[in-house]
Amino acid sequence: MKIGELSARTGVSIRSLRYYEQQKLLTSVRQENGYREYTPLAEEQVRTIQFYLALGITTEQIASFLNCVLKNKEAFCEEVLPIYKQKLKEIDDQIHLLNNIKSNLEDRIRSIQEG
Amino acid sequence: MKIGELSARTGVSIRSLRYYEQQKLLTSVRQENGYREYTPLAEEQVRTIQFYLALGITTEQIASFLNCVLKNKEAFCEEVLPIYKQKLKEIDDQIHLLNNIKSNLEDRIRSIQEG
DNA sequence: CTTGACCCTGACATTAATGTCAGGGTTTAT
DNA sequence: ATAAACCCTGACATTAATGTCAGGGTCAAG
Repeated sequence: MKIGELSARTGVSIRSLRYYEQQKLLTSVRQENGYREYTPLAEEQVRTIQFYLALGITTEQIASFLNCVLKNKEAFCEEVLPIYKQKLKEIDDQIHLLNNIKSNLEDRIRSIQEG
Repeated sequence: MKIGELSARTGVSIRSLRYYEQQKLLTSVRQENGYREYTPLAEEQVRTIQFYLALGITTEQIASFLNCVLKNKEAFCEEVLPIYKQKLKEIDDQIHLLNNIKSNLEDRIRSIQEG
């Protein structure tokens, strides 16, 4: 299929599909006219990429394990676990930071409304 | 005092102090040689700016109420409360989003470690 | 009078994925 | 054969505060 169809099937913009290819997350073969041609498997692959992006995993990290998880179950890809754990730590840190700010804001709102 | 001293006293970089001035958070008078001259009050003012920035308030929002809070108590500045509440909502949303991602990551880590 | 420590402005870089535009080919249907 | 709907590459923009550099004045101490 061509890029427009892949975009329509996945809901991912053409711009992003080209970007994923540049980041080596997605491959295509070129037709004689230069158009990208995708296999039907590309659709599932794009959904997988979107799934990891939604977890906050960067394209660079995804590239490091995508080939493996597309062939095996996630659990067989040793690259995945450390990345998940690192991401989890980043998110935990971020949540703590936001909770601190939240408490601070709530205090100030309360003190304004009382004063 | 000159900008280097204000920077040393507050721990805020010279670059940032100039930026605050450009964003109309901070004022200075120019000496004949073009150097910025700050009053002693600037030190407290810079600390106040840093405090709001640490709450995630943007310079543009700070500019909208800084003059008021420097003269009055925060509670007298009606501009402050809606900004606090808006920021609180943004932070709440962000925390929820991060908690969702966190649960998702934890699930996947667990399933890898079990599998 | 020279050196080092200040100060100035203006500009570019930073992050990461995506939007958007320009300029230009290709295909398909009429 | 022409118009509409595709496709291509390359480039700039987006956010917000800060870092950093270039090129150039100013001041103070020796």
